[in-house]
Amino acid sequence: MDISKQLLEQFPIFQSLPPADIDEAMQGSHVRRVAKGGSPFSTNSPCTGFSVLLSGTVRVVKLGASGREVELYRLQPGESCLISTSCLLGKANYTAAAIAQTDLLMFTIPPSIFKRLLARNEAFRDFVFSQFSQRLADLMMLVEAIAFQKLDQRLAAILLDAAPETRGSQAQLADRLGTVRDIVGRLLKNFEQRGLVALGRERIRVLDPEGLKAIAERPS
Amino acid sequence: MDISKQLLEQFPIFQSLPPADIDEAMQGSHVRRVAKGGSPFSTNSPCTGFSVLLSGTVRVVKLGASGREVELYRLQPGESCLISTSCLLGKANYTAAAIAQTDLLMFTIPPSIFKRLLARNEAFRDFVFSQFSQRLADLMMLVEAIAFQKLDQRLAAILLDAAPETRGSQAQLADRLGTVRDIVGRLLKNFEQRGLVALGRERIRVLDPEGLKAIAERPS
DNA sequence: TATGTTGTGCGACCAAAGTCGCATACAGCT
DNA sequence: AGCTGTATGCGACTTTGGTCGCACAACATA
Repeated sequence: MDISKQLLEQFPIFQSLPPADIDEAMQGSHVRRVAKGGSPFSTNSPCTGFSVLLSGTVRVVKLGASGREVELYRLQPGESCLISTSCLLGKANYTAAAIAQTDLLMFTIPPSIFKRLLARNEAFRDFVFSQFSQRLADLMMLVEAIAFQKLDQRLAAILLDAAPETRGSQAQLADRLGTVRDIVGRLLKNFEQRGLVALGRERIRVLDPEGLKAIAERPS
Repeated sequence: MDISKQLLEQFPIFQSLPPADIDEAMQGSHVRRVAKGGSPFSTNSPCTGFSVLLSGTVRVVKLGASGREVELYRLQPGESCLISTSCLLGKANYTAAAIAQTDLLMFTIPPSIFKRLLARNEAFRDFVFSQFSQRLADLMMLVEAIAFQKLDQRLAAILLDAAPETRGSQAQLADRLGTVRDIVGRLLKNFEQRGLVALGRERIRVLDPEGLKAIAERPS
């Protein structure tokens, strides 16, 4: 099959593995497709193995009461979802949900092979650790943002991140921020009146990046 | 020296290492004392190695503008601070601060030996991974708490956790929660009026655990 | 066209949290 | 006792975020 080639080409991690290890990683592993909106790691059937995202974007969110949610972090191609992995190793079982924001292509290595790779290959170990580090850093920054920043600052940061244009409903933005649509709408209206953005249906264009940046980085 | 004995007795992780690996861990490693209030991992001199806490408690906090702070998680004896470790492996550099809440005794393994142990010993790998998992879980729960719970709920949970008595100033509690003393004082006064706690100087006694639990777990 | 569904706009109102200023209480020290 | 630094109490005020209710616009489908 062509998958090993695709892996090799796209992801530096696998490039540094010796051929024998690559062959091993292929054995028993499989590629899965997940449709947009589906959940790549269902909470009730955990521990399917070590998964690497080949294409698409995964949102990892925490669900709260009354249908609210916060986005913990996002997974991009080449990254791994450690929520499922760490219940292979640590016995922690998380209650976070993963949601496919687009159609996904995932590559999954079964636990036994994962453990063997971990034992034998330093590059692979480094990759896994760096993924852990990245998630820790993401979450720390998120805590900081939620604890110390106002919603308008966080919203401005998101808009800048997706500049020059953000697509999606205001309700989706609210979910990322852990708030409700009303608030996002209110804040966006404020931004629009100040000439910072232009609003359309499922579409926000950034008109004044500097102005938004001033908001996002404002002290206090 | 007596340290290896102490390690063996107190910490299951080291019990499962073969003697050869224990000897190796001892080489080049050292024990450090850190006074209460000191910082076991200074932000400007990172990467001293892999550290395990032998005794004491470490608060890992995120500092925000205007002197505010939030507590990200706590380290207890037998746990490891991955903030310093993960910059050995991943290249992430965090901006979180570690503060010794009591006098500390720490055991530090230099990077080279840490990497070798990681390569050779599965039990050690599992330990390191479980630490990562634990921190991830801690942070996820924290995000959930900050995003969805009211301050009175989080405060009640902290008091219950330290039941039957919490020692320390209200300002310290405020730092744990990421708020200011005024708010904590107000909430505690409310609890006192409802007969849930008894307040004293640097001292809060829980009178009605069930009542507090009802607050901590209240929906919405 | 008719009919839902989904996204958005807005206004009024409420509650939680943060801010400010100052008064008071306690502990340690000289 | 008197001084000093820290911990606490308390009241008034502002801001932010959340809630509710409803109207309207865009899009899809029948």
